[in-house]
Parts: sequence; C-alpha cells; structure tokens
Amino acid sequence: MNTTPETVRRSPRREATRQRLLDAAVELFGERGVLGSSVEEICERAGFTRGAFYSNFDSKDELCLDVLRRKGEQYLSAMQAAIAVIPDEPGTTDGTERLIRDAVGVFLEAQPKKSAELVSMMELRLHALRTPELREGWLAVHEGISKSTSSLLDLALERVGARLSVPSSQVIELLGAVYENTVSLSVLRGESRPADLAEQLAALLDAFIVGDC
Amino acid sequence: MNTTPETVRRSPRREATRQRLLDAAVELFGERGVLGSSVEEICERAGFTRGAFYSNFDSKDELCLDVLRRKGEQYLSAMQAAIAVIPDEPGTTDGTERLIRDAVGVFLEAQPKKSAELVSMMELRLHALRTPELREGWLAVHEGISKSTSSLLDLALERVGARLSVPSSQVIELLGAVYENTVSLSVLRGESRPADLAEQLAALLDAFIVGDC
DNA sequence: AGTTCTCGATACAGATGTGTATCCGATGCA
DNA sequence: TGCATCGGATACACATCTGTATCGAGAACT
Repeated sequence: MNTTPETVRRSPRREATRQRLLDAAVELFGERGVLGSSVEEICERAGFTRGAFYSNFDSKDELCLDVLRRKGEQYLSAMQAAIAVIPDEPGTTDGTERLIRDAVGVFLEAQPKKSAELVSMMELRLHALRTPELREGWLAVHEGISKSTSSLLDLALERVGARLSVPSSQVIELLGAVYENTVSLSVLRGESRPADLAEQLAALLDAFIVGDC
Repeated sequence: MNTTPETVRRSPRREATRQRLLDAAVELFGERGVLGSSVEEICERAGFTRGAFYSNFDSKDELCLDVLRRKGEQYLSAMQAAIAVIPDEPGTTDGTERLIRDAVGVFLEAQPKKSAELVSMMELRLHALRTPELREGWLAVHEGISKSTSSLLDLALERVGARLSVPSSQVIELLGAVYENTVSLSVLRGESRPADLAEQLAALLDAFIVGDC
C-alpha cells in the first residue's frame, strides 16, 4: 500500500521512469488541468501504461506531491544559478537601480520558461486548495521558495543600504502574483508574454523601495 | 440543439431554476473545481435532476459562460452600490488619503464575500484557459470589469488632482492579483481572511500615487 | 373545466476512468 | 549459465459521467 521509502526507491531505471511520468504530468496538468488529466493519459504521454504508474506512485495525488517537491527544488536551483551569473563589480551605476534589475532578473530566471508550466503550478495550487492531503505539501514548498527568495532580497537590500516600505515577503508575494496574473492574461488573449514584463516588475519593486526623496 | 434565445427563455419558473443551478455550480466549483463537479452533483445540490439541467443549458461549458456573465453583472452592481454609499463631503482630511480609503473600500466591496466564490472564479479562469470556447467569454467579462473599474479610479484621481506612476489598469490588475493571492494563501493555511487586508491594499495603492514628495 | 404546452424526472446506451491482480520479459547476481 | 527479483504490461471488475429519448404532472390560457 505504501510506496516504501527504503527498499523500492533507488534504481536508475526506476528513477528515470519516475521523472518521465512527472514530466508528462506537468505538461498535461498545464494543458488539461489536474482533474482533466487521467492517469492513463499521463502514462501514455510518458510512454508507459498504468502498470508503471501504480508501480511508482500510490495515486495521482501522490504524484502531485512529488511534482510540487521537484518544482521547489528546480526553483531554488534555478535561482541560485541566476545569482551565480550576476557580475560582482561594485557601483559604477546607482546601486539601487542595479539591485532592482538584478533582483527582477533572478526572479524571472527562477520562473518556469514555458507558460504551460506556470499554468500547471496554478492548477496544482487550486488542486491543493481543495485536497487537504496536498495542502501541507504545497505550503511547505511555497514557504521554502518564499523564505529563501525574500531573505535573499533582504540581503541584497542591506548591501546597497536600501529599505522597503512593506515587508520583503509581501513584495515577493506581490511579484509572484503579478507575474502569474500577467502571464495568464497573455495566454487567455493568445498573445505572447509581454516583452516589457521585466520593466513592469522593476517599476513595482522600485515603488516599494524607500531611499531618497 | 441550441438553447434558443427567443422562445424558450423567459418564464419566472424557468428563470428561477436557472439561477438555482448557477448558484449550485458556483458553490461546487469552489469546493471541487470545475472538472471535479459533475452535472449530476450540480443538479443534486440545486434540488433538480439532470433533466432540468439539459433543459436549461446545452452543456457544462455553456453554464460556465452564464456563471461568468452573471458574475460580471454582480461585480459591477456591487461596485456601484458601494460607490453610492460613499459620503460626498469634500476634503476635511487629505483628499488623497480619503481617495485611497474609498477606492480600496469599493474594490473590496465588489469582491466576493465568501472565499469559496473567489476560488470558484479562479477555477473558471483556469478552465477558460484550457477551453477555447470559454476564453472569449472570460475576456469579455474581465474587460468589462477592468475597464469600468480603472476608469472609475481615473475619475477619482482626477477629482483630487493626483496621478499614478503606472497606468490605472495595471494598478487594478495588481490589486486583483494581490487580493486573489492573499485570499488563496489564507485558505490554504486554514486561516481566516487577514483583517488588515484593506490596509495592505491601501499601502499598495499609495505606493503608486505620485503627488507630493 | 378542458386543452395545450412547458418543464423537469426517469430510463438507457455508451464512453471513460480507477485500482488491483496477474503475468512476462529483462536485468542483476552467483 | 542458471536463478531470483524487479519493473512494467495486460486484463478485469467496478464505478461514474454524459447526453438523449421518452414520459408525466402541472401551469397557463381560453
């Protein structure tokens, strides 16, 4: 009944099929929704049958949990990668201005590249909303992302000696909410993602930085 | 095949069952999602059987469209009602400050009172995202709400001689996104809606008003 | 009061989905 | 090379959902 933690887990082959199933699930969730994607369809897209699925997951919700966990890891590592790339030359331009650019850059880099993936995450949030067993898992991932992102922002702010007019966690939530809203609107309209999204987010961030007046 | 526009429509009885079905659908969509709510369940909650449903709607998607349209109307009339209540005494306090308070008040008043209703709308947006036939309808309702809300904000701003650092439509989108994000987080956490939401939104709005410095 | 028509209930056929139980090939180990 | 285990496929039993076709009660109209 329980996908045991110890014995079953690690086998290269097994792990590979898990990943393929997870990938297929993310794709399908974005296209048809969590409830609109049958286990059968997920398997079909991954190139397996339901036998493989139930050998690896106890249920669709269990798979959802794993999708969430993996997303959390991917998000954090994408963010770290983006940070690593930032050149470290000190203030040739205004420090705050650079901070904003970099922060938005890192934020955007950590977001899913394909809008279907973002939709998939929206689906999973809503699914977690109505599925008590998933709430905790969703919140854990969210907290992980949220905490490390906002503490990162705090650090950067401190470095240039700037402050925010609202808590950094709220600013992070705000960026996420606006990003989500913008992308879903563009999808609904059939447009591509607005090119000036980075500047819009920068303007938002800027509005909450209290520095000079 | 087609729920005809002319002949079938108006009968008090018929209209009443339509409304009850729409109400039941909104409730269920909030609880179980659009795809998670069967036509049967909707009817059951409304106190009918599927016969009534298919006599009134061609399909679940058709009902979704009507839910959206009705939501749009409800939103607009709730907003108008909220506006009507605002006392019209001129500036005993700072005009901008009052403007912010009133604007947030009107905005909040137009939002659904029960969080399940908000979730229901999020569900419908996602459902529209993956259902081409619904996109247009969703966008129409959204545009209606968005346009009238932001032009209202523009009017109010003009009256007190204030300006925004970003287009008013963006500010409206932002308020909506933040509201949605906040409420869904609180639901996920099992908390009640944060009491200081109005102040948070006011702070946001404030941050985008350029006036004095 | 009788007739017509409206509206919703009931019954049915077909499709789809889930979870489990069983089976078979491949892989790893001796 | 022979054997045991693992991983995924196949088959099955059961549940659920949809849309339509048909039927009957009651409202409306005269």
